[in-house]
Amino acid sequence: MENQMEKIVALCKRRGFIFQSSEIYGGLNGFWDYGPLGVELKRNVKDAWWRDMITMHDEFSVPPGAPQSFSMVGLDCSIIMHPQVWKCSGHYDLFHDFMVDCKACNARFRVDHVKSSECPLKPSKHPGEHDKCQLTEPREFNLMFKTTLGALGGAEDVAFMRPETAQGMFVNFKNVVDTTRVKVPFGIAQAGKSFRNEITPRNFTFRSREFEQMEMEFFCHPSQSYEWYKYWRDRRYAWYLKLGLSSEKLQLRDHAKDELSHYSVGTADVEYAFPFLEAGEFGELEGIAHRGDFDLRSHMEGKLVKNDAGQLVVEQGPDGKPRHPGSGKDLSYFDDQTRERFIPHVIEPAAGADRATLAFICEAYTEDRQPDEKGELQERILMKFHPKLAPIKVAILPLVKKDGMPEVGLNLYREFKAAGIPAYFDQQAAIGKRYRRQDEIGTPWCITVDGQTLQDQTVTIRDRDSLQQWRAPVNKVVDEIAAKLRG
RNA sequence: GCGGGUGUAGCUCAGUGGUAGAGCACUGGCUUCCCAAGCCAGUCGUCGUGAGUUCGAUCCUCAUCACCCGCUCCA
Repeated sequence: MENQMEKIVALCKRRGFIFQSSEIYGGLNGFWDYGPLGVELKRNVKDAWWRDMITMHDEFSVPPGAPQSFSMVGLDCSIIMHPQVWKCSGHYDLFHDFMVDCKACNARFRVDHVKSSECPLKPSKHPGEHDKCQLTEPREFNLMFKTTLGALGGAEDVAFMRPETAQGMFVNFKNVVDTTRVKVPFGIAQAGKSFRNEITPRNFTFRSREFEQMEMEFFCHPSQSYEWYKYWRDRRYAWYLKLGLSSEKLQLRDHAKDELSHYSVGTADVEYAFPFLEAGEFGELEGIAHRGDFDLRSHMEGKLVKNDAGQLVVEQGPDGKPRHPGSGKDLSYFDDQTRERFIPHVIEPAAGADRATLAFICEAYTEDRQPDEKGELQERILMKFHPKLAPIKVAILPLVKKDGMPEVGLNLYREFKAAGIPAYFDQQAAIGKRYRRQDEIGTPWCITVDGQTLQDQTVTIRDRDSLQQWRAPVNKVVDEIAAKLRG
């Protein structure tokens, strides 16, 4: 299966889907660039998500499986936010670990966990207590990217590149409620770049240090939150299936209780069996988390921790004051129908745009055997993208470069462009070779102008996966393809 | 971060201590009425990067970067 992944990576490079960042300088670990086809594919993934979340959402009807109708609005917040955001969210403390390595047993321990860890050489002792232990000096691990505000900025002006987009939606909760007339329940959706200093970037774009997220925060009444959690969990899983991931490779996995984050009441992952994983293993595409009122309360009161009784309370510093004070703003919600004031609970479906894109690439990659012009079976590589995701929807190919066929084809190409449908015109090389080129970049349909076109104004449409062809009037094909893309 | 492997044309790879080659691809032309076709012509390389040894390094040595595999990590 490693071989399979190598072929996929090679195709991504060869056809301009994904390049290594800064390749001419030797590359940069954990960073990737999307080429001309890759940018279209990833945009289509993000568009499909945005349309599903925002554009197509009907706030006056009750979607199947939903407890009631609801509103959805979008947001695009800055990547760099007030440093206090990350202190209250818990990222600052969680992402700033001091670690020691033991050179004797190649193990790494958090400094504050050494006394509770077992030495791999002798489990009855702690790391550093065994004769053979060779612990390094504590080293700081900054999992958040640091940057500096202002040209002369010093230590006082440290800021962070966001490690998730979610906080922008919590911080803007009050702005949205005050300015848009939305009522709970409603969701705020945002897609954008996030940054994490992953210790081990690996597996192509799966674990990158700069990546794009598609996140939504759904605010609801505490009494309804579990229903909404189940609704979004099922709906998000179905979204991937609808866009072509196979049910054998996609799973919805509920987290075990001990796996839940400290604030989470329930979490499920949408996971995909990537080719770089062992058989039976799955990689996370999206996490759907029930976050309770943790986030809004954190930004009101300050960073929260769980006390011995299991309740979330503001973490105290040595001086007895909040360790990381919140904004002090009231982020509660007043329901003017029930006259009830409450802090909404949050359901968060958080997806990786690059991971989803990679899953669609892996799923699409197909090798089959098709007869050549002599009838002998030849290997064919094709990308079976869902038409909604395919970077190029249709290729227009004059069968031969004469008798007016290129002119008819070029006119058709321009009609597709005018209709906003990504199209490609190719009159070079033999027809079979051009079909294969399109197969390899996942173009769902090829339209061929042939001798008959000049007689009766019909062209052939060829299906990528089945290789079947049928004729359609040249003045109807744009509509026909447009209809297929809608359907 | 540790251990192992890899790095030569766009791709797949060959090769040698004396400054590089094949197939495919690509470009142009001719031919070609449906699935990687034929003929002709043509383009393409800081041999990952840097340093050392040497009269001379793509080849030997060291360092470094990137990718792959295993371990570790994964809020």
